[in-house]
Amino acid sequence: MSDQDKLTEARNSVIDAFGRSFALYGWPEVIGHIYGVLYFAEQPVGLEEIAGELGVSKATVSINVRVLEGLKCVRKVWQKGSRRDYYEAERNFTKILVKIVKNNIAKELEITNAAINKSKELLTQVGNSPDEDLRNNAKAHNRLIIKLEKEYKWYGRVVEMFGAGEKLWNTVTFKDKNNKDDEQVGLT
Amino acid sequence: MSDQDKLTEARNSVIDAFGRSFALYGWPEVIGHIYGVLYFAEQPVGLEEIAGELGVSKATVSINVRVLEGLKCVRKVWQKGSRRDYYEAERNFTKILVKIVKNNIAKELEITNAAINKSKELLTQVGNSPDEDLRNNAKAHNRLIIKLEKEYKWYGRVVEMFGAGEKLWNTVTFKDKNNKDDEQVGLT
DNA sequence: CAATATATTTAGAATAATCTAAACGTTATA
DNA sequence: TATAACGTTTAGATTATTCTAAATATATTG
Repeated sequence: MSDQDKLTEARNSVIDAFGRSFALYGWPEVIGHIYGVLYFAEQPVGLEEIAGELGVSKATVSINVRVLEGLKCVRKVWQKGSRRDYYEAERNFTKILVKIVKNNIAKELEITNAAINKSKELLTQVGNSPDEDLRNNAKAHNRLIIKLEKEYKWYGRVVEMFGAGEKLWNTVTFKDKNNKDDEQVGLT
Repeated sequence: MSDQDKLTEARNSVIDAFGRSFALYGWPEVIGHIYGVLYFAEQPVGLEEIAGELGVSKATVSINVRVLEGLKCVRKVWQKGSRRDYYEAERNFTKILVKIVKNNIAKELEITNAAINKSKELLTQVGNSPDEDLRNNAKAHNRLIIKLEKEYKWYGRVVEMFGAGEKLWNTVTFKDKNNKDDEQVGLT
């Protein structure tokens, strides 16, 4: 293997790792690959160039880079004198994680609260049923729904705290006697 | 719509919501549906019964209930006098979230650290190249890899802290003046 | 040991996601 | 206003995932 190939391989192995990391969260690997190209770029990169580096179509990059933008993993940056869209990576993983967790849980709460409200409405109606068994079933089910609602309320708050912690973490330095390289890298 | 249908609908709308919530994280909806059946069950439920309730094959339940077990969303419980496998839901979402985040990040670290180590090894080799440009490229890339390594170290620790927070959260009660239903539901 | 009751694996069909190439729309500039 | 340089959308091919039904494996009971 030539030295040039080794350099390429060093780069690609990490880009590949990003791909598999994103896949852990249900995203297509190419999203991680795009993020990888941007992670290693010293300057903001255009769509065409990303596509070229990865050997995928511009359409794929166009679509997926917007997903990355939505996840706050990359930012679009404007460059004077060019009409291209350029992108750069957000390299603070903690920031990304917090945003994604908060975002997902917000969606989760939205989905579930809608279902909970619908359920409560329906169960209230069944509460007036002439059939006693149905009324009792509705009552039992309603208890579970109320419990679920409370659980989600709690859950939402834990996530809020997780998000609030972000600010705290950016003031912290971890001490590790085994590693003198230790330092604060999470600062934005 | 009959009262019986309303009851069924109340139940199914939440089961459906669980399906869509799991889909947010890249899982098939049926996983959320299975979780939903177990969430609403007063007693542990067997595979056959879950399959029947949802109208899916037993194979699907068998495979996906093990995924849920891996995610610590459900537990297998033994029932005296039966040879069936019974399952019950973990209903503490915070617990589930912390486990999943920690688990995913552990995998992520494993994937990325392997790639980082491989890269460092390769770049060290390129560091001895007779070609000066290649040596310089390797050096520049190595700096980025070192930075990445530090970022992941930090990231891993933030997640550790998130996990440690679980214990703390179980001692907390949130105050909310707008809601007198408020109480500690996160306790296990 | 045979019969039964179970869970799991497998092969293949159905479905859904992803990618590409080409068409399209938009904006800037000559 | 025409052209060029983009990004985006669309239609369809490809690929991967998910599901089912049947076969298989495993353990339990009589």
